[in-house]
Amino acid sequence: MNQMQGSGFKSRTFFCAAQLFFGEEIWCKPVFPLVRKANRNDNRHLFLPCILADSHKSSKSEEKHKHKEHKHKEHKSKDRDKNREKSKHSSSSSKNHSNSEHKDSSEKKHKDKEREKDKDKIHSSGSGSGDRIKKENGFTSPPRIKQEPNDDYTSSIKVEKKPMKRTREDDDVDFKPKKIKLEDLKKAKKRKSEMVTKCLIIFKQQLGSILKSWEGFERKWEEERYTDGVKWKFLEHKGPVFAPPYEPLPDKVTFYYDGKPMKLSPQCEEVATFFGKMLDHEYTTKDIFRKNFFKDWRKEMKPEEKATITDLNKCNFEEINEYFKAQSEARKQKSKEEKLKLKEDNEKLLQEYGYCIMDNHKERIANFRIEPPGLFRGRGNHPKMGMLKRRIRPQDIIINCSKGSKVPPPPTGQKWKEVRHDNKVTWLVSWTENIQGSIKYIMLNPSSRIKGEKDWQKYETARTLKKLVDKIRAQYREDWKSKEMKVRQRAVALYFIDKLALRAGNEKEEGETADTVGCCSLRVEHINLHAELDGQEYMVEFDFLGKDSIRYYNKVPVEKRVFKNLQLFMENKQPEDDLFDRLNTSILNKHLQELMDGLTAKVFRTYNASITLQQQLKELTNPDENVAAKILSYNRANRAVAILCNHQRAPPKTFEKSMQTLQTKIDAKKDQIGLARRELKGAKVDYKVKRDEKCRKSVESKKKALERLEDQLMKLEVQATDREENKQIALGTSKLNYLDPRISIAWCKKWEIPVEKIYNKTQREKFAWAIDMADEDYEF
DNA sequence: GCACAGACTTAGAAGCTCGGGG
DNA sequence: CCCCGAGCTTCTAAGTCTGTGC
Repeated sequence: MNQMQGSGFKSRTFFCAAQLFFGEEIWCKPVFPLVRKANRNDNRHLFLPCILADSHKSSKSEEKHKHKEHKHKEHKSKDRDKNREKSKHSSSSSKNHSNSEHKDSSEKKHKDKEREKDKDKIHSSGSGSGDRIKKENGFTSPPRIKQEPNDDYTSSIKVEKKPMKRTREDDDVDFKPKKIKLEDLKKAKKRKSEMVTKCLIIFKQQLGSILKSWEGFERKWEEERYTDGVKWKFLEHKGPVFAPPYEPLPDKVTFYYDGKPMKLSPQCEEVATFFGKMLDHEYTTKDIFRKNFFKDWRKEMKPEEKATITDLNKCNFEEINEYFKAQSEARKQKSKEEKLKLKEDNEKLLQEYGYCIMDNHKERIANFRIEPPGLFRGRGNHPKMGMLKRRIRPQDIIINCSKGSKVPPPPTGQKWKEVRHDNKVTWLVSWTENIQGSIKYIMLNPSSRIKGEKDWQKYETARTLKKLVDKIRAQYREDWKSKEMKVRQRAVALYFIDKLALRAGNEKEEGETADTVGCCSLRVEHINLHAELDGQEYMVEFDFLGKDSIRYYNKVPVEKRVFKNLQLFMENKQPEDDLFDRLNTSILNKHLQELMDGLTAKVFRTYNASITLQQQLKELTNPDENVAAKILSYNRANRAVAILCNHQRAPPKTFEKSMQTLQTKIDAKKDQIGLARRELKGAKVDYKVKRDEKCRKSVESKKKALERLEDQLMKLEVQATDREENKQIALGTSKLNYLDPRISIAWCKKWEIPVEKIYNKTQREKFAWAIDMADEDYEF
């Protein structure tokens, strides 16, 4: 029944439950209450963008449309003209729609004034677009029934009790068949009492597990959720781990300027090493990178250095590069003992700084190390690549912890920038980074209660969307006909977000980041309309750079109305103009918020990813196949989602090589098969001639050998296809962020696949909540 | 209603580890 | 035993979205 054996999870939950019951400290993962099941049936079909061989890099960094305002007016009047003819149709159908909406929505009073204002010039029945849908999932925090037993948690945290273990010697003594002396008797007695204690513990654990299944018991966890944005009541930690100080280069490593050796000041040298280390990277050949680096490097130079070093092209970092390569090689070559020592030191650091106490739980911290200084590596065509990321010092750091806790001491002789006690946020440490001026945080690991709960909540919102999605789709289809440009644009954008799982697309500050877009920020140049393409009507060809400058390329057939709308949106616009000039993410999300509590653009991505996985699993899993084949099906379902979400990766550097090795293996196998065939033929001839038992057996065995070889070949070929299909597709992101883990857990339980085959240790920790609550017939 | 700060999630790459095959 | 590569872990950039103040 339990699929989690070997994962260590089972015992952990038991431990947890027992402790809870017996009022001891809780130092383990949270247990979440069970949730009710969602209804079935979703008829959304798959839409898979085709992934191109290379991601391109946009070279454009032109100035954006300054005359938006002017254009708005132009478009508005045109829009009105165009719509005049359609108005009859539109108003009648929107009335229908309004009726149907009315039935379902229970709160009509929350009408938005703005919306009314927007629509003043038009139709009678505003189509009920903004009707608030009653909240259904109910995961706002319930009122706290019970007071936290110990709100002002003192820092006298009990460490896990030493296990009642004895040393090996004791045991050895006990097992010697000696005469029973008084001492032995004492020992035996002691052992007996320890056995009793052990039994008691086991009993406690089992009792805990029984209690765990009692729903009311589990609800205790819910009580821990706070209201009013409070995230915790107690928080104590050891502060961050700073990057190690700079170690100057040994004298034998020389930097050359214009062919002449030059000794650099430590400050200047450190920055030089950042560049030297990266010499093998493509970055260092890029003009922007070099320019930015050189500018920032010069700021770190002493006046004499600044006077001498005026041209980066005359700098020779070769020896620095060699030095670091040798260092990394030496690290690899270290002896077992040295490596073990290093590992232990690391572990010690982790034990000391890698955990914190948050509300009775010892929680793992995600990133307790401060980012070391270095050169900024933006993604894609980033205007700031190569800039110096400066070293973070204690006086840059803000510490967040609870009032009654032990504040982590800053390094001797130094001070924190600030110590605050803000329990409405989840971070422990923050600082401001110097490249974009944004704030960086130290937060908890995904396995923590605070992250797990949020994650669960995310999927619950997506499930709520599932219940309403038909209605929302009907609504945006209706809005394609709206007389208002704003509404039409919103409806078409939402259609793309829903159908193609595009991101919302916030506006970005120009020149600060790479030129990438999402749905709302698409520009005319990013789409191409084809009345007919590849034998299909009304095709839209997307080609743009999305998050992380990953190229999105897709040819999609759309409905005629969408097509016509796009033509309208593009009229009289320059390629660099916004496609949806009357829309931004704020407008869109405000609208979505009115349709469903908690609904934002990204919920569609979560919903569509999860529902796709569920459908694909149903479709692809063959009950008769073995575990390996089923896992292949799972991976295929996962891949379908990754394709939908456009999760790409650079083909692994070793890809070609490893493919080649595999191909060699395949070829060798084919040769073997050819040989085996010939041998079989020969044996058959022999048998025909001689007709004896020996020959018959020989034929049999040769036949078997051939079959085995053919089987092996097939497996290799499947492996090759699988690898080829995965060449540019990253499965991890969707697995970690978009797929409701309960779907996978349920699938595992249903087909008796060990969860470990689907989720590794870290993933199981992150999804502990789901492993705990999903049964085999869970429906997203 | 807009800009901006802040908080938090999502993302791919780089670095590291460990197990299987030669 | 060693080497290689897949898979795991770590790192931090780049998004989304909310709240606030003008």
